[in-house]
Amino acid sequence: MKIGELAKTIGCQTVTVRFYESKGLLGHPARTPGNYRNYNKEDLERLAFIRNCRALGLTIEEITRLIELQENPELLCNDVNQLIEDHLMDVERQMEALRQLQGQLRTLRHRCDSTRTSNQCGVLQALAVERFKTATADN
Amino acid sequence: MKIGELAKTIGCQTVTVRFYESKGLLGHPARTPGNYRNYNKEDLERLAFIRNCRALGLTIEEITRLIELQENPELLCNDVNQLIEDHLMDVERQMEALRQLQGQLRTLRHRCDSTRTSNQCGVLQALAVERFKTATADN
DNA sequence: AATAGACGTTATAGTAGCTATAAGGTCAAG
DNA sequence: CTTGACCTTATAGCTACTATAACGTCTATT
Repeated sequence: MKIGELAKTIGCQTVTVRFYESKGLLGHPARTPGNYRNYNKEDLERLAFIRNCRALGLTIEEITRLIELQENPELLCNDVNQLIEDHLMDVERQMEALRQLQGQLRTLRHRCDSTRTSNQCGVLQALAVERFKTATADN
Repeated sequence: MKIGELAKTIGCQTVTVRFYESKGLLGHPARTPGNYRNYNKEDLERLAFIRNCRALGLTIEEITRLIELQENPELLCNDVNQLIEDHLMDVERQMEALRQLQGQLRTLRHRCDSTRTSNQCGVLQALAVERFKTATADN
């Protein structure tokens, strides 16, 4: 199975597959006589696993750890749960930050109307003055 | 006012100030005889504006547009409202994506326990099999 | 006057997770 | 034997910074 077929089956781009290989998420596959990457069923399963993890927002580093856990079956799977739990908390923090943004943007919206020009614009004035609590936390 | 003082007043890093200058958000300031950047009150206000926008998640490109609108007071401020509206919709889309992630991660969590090793791990098995609807939309 | 240390300067590379481009090699069909 | 679809590597770009190196300036203390 060549890289294009693999990518199409899984639903990603060929460059992405090579990118994962370069990051060590996928091993170096066998090569055809013409130096094309030649994938098998295991590679396909691994790629599916990676894409499923990515769809959940797991980082490449997190996926690397999951793969290590997978390949050392004697390890306790508590670590897997912990990773998911941590990631879920990350997601919840992000949501909270977005919720606050949403509120601030809604306040900002419609502070002016089409009858005014930008030198009287309430939005611009608010942006110039207000100290919004930052969501991109850098003190 | 030197760059360090400016940055400290606003609450960002000096490198960040130079970064904004390099992106054209801040103009090239006056220089002291010793070639240090020398900022005035207007520069400070501009930087405050930029940081307020960033705290709301506006991109540098969006901020560039807002500054253009600011500097051309004859333009209608409807455009400003539209930009905020678009950004708000972005934020809402991101929240929806995160909400779905959250649900999936919660389903995943605790599929296994500390009495099992990773070769029996329900989480890993789920990740290998399930086709999650992607939040990082690249079909 | 010399020197330490706190600040400033530029240039360059790195971060995450890809995407885009160039310049070329392989293979099957017509 | 050429066209076109696919593959190869290498390199640069994206966002919004952060980090590093190697050097210049200014103030204060010795």
